[in-house]
Amino acid sequence: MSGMNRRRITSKELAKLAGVSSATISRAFSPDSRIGSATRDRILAVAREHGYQPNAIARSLNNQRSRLVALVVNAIGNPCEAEEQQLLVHRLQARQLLPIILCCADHSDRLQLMRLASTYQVDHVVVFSDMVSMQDAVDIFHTTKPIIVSFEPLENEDVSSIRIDGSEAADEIIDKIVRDGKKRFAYLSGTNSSWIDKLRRKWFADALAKRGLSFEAQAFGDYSYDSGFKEAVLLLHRDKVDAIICGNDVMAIGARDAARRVLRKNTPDDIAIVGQDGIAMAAWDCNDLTTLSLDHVAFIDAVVELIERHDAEIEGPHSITLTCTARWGSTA
Amino acid sequence: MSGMNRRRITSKELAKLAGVSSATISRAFSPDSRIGSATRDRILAVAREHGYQPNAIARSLNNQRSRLVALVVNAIGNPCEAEEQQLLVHRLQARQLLPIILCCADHSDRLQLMRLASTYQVDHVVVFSDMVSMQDAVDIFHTTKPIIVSFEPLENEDVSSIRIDGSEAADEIIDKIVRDGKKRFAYLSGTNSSWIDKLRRKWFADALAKRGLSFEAQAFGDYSYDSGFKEAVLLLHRDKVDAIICGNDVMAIGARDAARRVLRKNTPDDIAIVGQDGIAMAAWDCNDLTTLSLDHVAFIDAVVELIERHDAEIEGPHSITLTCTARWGSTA
DNA sequence: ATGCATTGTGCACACGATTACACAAACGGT
DNA sequence: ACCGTTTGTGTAATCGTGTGCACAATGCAT
Repeated sequence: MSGMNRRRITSKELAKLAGVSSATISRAFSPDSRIGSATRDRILAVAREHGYQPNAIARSLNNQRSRLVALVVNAIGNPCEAEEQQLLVHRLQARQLLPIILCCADHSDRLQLMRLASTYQVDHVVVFSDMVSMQDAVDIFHTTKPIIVSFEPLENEDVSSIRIDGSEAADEIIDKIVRDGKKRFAYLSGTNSSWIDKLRRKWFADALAKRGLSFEAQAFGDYSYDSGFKEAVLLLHRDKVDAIICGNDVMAIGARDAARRVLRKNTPDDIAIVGQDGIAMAAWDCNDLTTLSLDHVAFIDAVVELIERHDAEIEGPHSITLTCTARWGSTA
Repeated sequence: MSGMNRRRITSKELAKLAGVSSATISRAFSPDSRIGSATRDRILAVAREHGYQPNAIARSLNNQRSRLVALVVNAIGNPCEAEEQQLLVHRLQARQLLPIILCCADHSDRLQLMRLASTYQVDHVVVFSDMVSMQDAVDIFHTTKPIIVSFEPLENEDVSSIRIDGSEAADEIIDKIVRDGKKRFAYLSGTNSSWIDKLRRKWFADALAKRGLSFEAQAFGDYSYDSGFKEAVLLLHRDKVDAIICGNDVMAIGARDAARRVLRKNTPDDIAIVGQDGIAMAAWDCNDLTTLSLDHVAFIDAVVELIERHDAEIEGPHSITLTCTARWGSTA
């Protein structure tokens, strides 16, 4: 009870204390097993008294079920993923699943990191990061079937995925900006060339093409405020663009600050700036960003749905498609 | 090799394939064990060919060492903790330790959550959250000697802790604001009453007291932008304060927006606003916040230092104290 | 050639739980 | 009173590794 005892008590020891066998201890902690209710109550009482809890590691070894979930993410701090991570972690915890975070940004060997996690026999893997190739994830977690969350078209693979479609919303946004008289568009990528970045850019490029336009310039940042600021200065000054589509909201805020501070230009009159993700911060009064937004709750609902299907051992790779919406602010 | 095989191969099976005993397989994967280098090379080759990796769950059971670390946090998305979480996760991964995240905000039963994690025999526990009582953490992880990140004085307990002292920096900041002529101070708390909030408030209250002043008003938010915005409107309008010390940076940004938008008052001339944490966002051009800042790198260095001492089984509870610094922006 | 230290490998048990099987006791229906 | 079913518990095997011990083989010094 008190914090005295260092060592954790085992089921066999508790068995001796309660005058039963260790099998009965185990049964006392398994909801639907044949055990007398009097015995169970007594065991639970003794267990509480001695601070006994079944060892999840040993249980996992026997069960072949660890109740661990690997979340492969770029970073924790970055708001664009953070809201989804937060939601998912809550949903997992409610199901008694524990998340193991794998941070891929700045990590020299992402593959080794994933291999390490895979040795822990995780039950599920959710890939948010665009810094790992899906094929690598599938190979490394090949025993874990359920792999997840992709923006890229994962053909013939035995993995479940969530596809995201923002083409319609991108079209709406481009429509508005073009009607406002903007003519020279730039795309500010989040990474040099990840599948998710390519896809997002394509949504807007298609919308432009439909109107006989295309991107006049393209820059590459790293999803950070600073890179948004720096690249926007170049785009505005050197390339004279009057509309910047950014790979995420944080860079868009940086770009807006650059326009305002360095070039003395204001949105949406002088230039248009568009973000992506629809993070909460984008709606703050000081930002008020126009952004291509994804419904985070629906997104995480989909992830949990896939996890549950997998748990229920419903066969075959599943796929869910979500569409983005335009969220209007004062920047475009 | 290819993604075909569903089941993971075991050491005994690999042993048969390599014509050795399973003990030798184990030794091939343990760096300093007596094994012929030829045998080891052959085994590693066969292992690679069949995609074998030792099962970390089984190893943990045998070793009494899981290489898992529980991180008890309020939330993932909130920037105030996120930067530290990010840093720590990287440092852990570099040591081949895997972090399990426990999100306490909005979770009905934090104790049960911690108990769940404790059954996984985590090697270390780091408590960032101020929503759990230290005593609870110590009790639940009594076998683990948690590394506590504590602002509160944890006396006589057998846990390592990191104390944070911001009194000096708070004094500097109050000094500047008072010299600027501000007279009516308010404190905007992050939570109703957590130990961390109490301590932070005390730093500023002491600085005020030293000058014969005290807080004219106090409000309670929830560390979010919206709560900062909403409470600031009340403080400025109802209580006519001209300086607001906020429990974190995000609320400070909300308060600044409220002052500017609703009350048409500007910082630092009309009112002074101070944040706490020193997150990156506070330095963005659009925010430029004056804030009581903690060196995140030094902070995480301290956490890792404690973890290492704990790993090296250096006895006794350790304690490290860090001091905050004032980071000046245009809001105070 | 003998004795001793070193190296490499296998056997068998431990880690802490779950669970199929066996079996005794209790129960209910005729 | 008898038999079949249900209920509760113990025994022992299992999950996949790590490791102490035993033992054979090799190397080295005398």
